[in-house]
Amino acid sequence: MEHQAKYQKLKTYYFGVLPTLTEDSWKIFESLLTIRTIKKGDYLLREGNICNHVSFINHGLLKIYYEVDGKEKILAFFKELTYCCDYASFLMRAPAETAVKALEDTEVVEINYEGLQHLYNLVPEANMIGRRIAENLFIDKCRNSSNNVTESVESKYQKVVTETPWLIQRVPQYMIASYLGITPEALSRIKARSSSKKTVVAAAQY
Amino acid sequence: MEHQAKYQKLKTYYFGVLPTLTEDSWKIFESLLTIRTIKKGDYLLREGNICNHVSFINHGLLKIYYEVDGKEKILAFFKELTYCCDYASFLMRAPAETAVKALEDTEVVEINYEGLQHLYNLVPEANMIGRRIAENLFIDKCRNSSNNVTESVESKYQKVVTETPWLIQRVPQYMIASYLGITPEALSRIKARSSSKKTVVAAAQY
DNA sequence: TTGCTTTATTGATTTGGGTTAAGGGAAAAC
DNA sequence: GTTTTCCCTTAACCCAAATCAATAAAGCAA
Repeated sequence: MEHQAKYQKLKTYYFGVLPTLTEDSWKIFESLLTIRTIKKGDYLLREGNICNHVSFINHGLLKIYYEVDGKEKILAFFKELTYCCDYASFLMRAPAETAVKALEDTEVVEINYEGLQHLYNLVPEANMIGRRIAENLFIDKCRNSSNNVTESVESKYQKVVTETPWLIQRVPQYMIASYLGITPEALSRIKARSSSKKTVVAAAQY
Repeated sequence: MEHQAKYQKLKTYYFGVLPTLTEDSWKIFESLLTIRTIKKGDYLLREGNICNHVSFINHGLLKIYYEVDGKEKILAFFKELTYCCDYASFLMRAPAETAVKALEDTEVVEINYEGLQHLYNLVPEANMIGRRIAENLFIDKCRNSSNNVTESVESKYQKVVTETPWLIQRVPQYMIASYLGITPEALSRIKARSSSKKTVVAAAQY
């Protein structure tokens, strides 16, 4: 079956995270999954719609962002082998304040809300999956807002460069700026500042 | 038994949130609970310690905050009948970057990490409790950071005044300022600005 | 009551990032 | 291969909030 291959990455992922899952519960899980492809520039989710799926990314790259006075405020990027969702909208069954757009041609494996509730009912251990998803999202969110509170913009940028170099490779700088909560001009200045600092330090070696 | 009364508020809370819980699973849950009191000014959790409990507040008021260059950055306040935890530290078993301190004499009902894992194993449905905790925390965190990204400081302050008036009653203004991410001086000026605006509007009535 | 400490306000100055505007380079489209 | 379009950079000016400093209230303790 072609589907088997399509779902393989997700299967590997979940058995990696939750080795106690049984093959049977996976079969049930699998039966609730669907594939979706999003072309670069298209939406996975539009602002105002209720987010109805949790999406595991087979390949591609997405951004989740607010639109405030016509300007994007990027909250996060999601790349292959991670899941992507406006989970707040999904859980509350409330219109999303965010939009999710593909930055590259993307393929996702999805489960919808009803499917997930069905899974929770059918396979009580699956609450563990939901728990883990929520816990991981929460931890990420904490890391993120901890960063925002405790670090300067400059050190946040340095962190992006060293911890997620793939981001620098794959998205234009003005999106990195938006992600850091500043304008492209400001990021440009910060880079100029820190590279001139480095030059001074290098010069001081002589 | 005295304990019964001590745990009554938590029991009411959880059966309110999760009406499908059985009385039996509550008994197991209850057996894992302990009571703790924290005097005003004392710590529930110190920075650098691993957060080892989820605490349900019977009565009192707590703040969770980062300490950055000797200054407090308050992340959240927790009052009676809510739970309080550095859940990121708790889940990851990692030293907390935050501290939690009592702003009033406080009494909490706690379950520790081992107890919760024990509960998950013994009562698989309890994963649902953990899921709900994580989901709710996540939703709160989303609301919060959505606010931070999309709203001005002034409207954030107005939101605090109208949505959580008890906060204004119970904590000094400089902590509200810290919570809003500004200095006490800045908040004072914002208040002055907006009250003079109101005066102008009122005067315009004549 | 008189101090002492804690909290709030107001003023002067500085600063980091926003805004606006202009120019340049690189990639994509034709 | 030329023209657009997109992206990045730099500069000048502006503004909101930080910082520094002084003062005023408001609680609280002796």
